[in-house]
Amino acid sequence: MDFDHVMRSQHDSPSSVRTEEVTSDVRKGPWTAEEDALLANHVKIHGEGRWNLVARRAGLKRTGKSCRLRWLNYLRPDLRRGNMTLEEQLLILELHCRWGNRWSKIAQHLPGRTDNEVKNYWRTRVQKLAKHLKCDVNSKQFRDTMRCVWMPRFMEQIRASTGQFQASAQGPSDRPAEDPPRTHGIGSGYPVYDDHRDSLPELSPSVSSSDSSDPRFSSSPSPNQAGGIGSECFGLGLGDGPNYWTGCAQWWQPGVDAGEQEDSNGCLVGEDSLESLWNEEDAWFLQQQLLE
DNA sequence: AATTCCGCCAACCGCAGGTTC
DNA sequence: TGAACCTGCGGTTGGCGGAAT
Repeated sequence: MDFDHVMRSQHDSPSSVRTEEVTSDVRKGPWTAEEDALLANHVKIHGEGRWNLVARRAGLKRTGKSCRLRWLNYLRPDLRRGNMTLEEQLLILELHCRWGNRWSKIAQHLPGRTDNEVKNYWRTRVQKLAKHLKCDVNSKQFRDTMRCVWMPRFMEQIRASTGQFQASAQGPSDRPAEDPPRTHGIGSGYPVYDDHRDSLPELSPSVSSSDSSDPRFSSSPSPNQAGGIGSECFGLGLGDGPNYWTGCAQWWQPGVDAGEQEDSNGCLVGEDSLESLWNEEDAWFLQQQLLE
């Protein structure tokens, strides 16, 4: 029997339900350590969901909404902390190209990251760069610059840092039989998408992992290459759903500092960032785009 | 040393869609 | 069937800390 059902059958009644925000002394603002402990303890025992009930039963003078947000964005044990890794930044760029401001959907592909984090990253980093380049973050020019300039640079840096891209590009037959499906990684244990395609529209016409010349690993595409600027230069072959991230269960261990974690596992720390990839070439690229 | 500016991020708000009664 | 309520999402804001002046 699930928590929802238990809570409903045991505690709900027409008079006890629907009392959200009836109490006038609803607390707002930063959470205290005591509140965190109350919420975490309650969720640990009873599970997630029914947040209004959680708020009341845990003795919190918070709205259910507030409790849910605090849990999802801060207290969840599987949350990651620290800077975005190169892989994560690359993934955000790619997924945003595909889905736009669907933060929660994008966050689903970044284990341990929240939609709030992804959204904040986008607003503080990516939009800042768009401002630098004096163009709209949603403009075609900016998106093309992301796809055709920054993303190849990210890939190049990832490749340079790990030297494992080639291994990742190997066909399925090169994978050990016990490999979790669809999760061969850029860095050790970090998943990369392959041919298990979802029902989403593709960025590129066809990308198959069995293709040893997988275009997703090609870097620095020239404006004249097939597809060209303005077309979908990159198809990472993104999948949909948690299956793609099973490698991360091994890669990420809760309770360990993110930086240490990544270092010890050979994964990239977030020292390299979008900002570090920006240079005057991008302004030139944009200018060329506008001239076309 | 004091003040101002700016970036980051936690938290709130409003809305939409789903669920319950 | 419709009102009340719940949940989740995306946009926005306010506070804090560090950098710049």
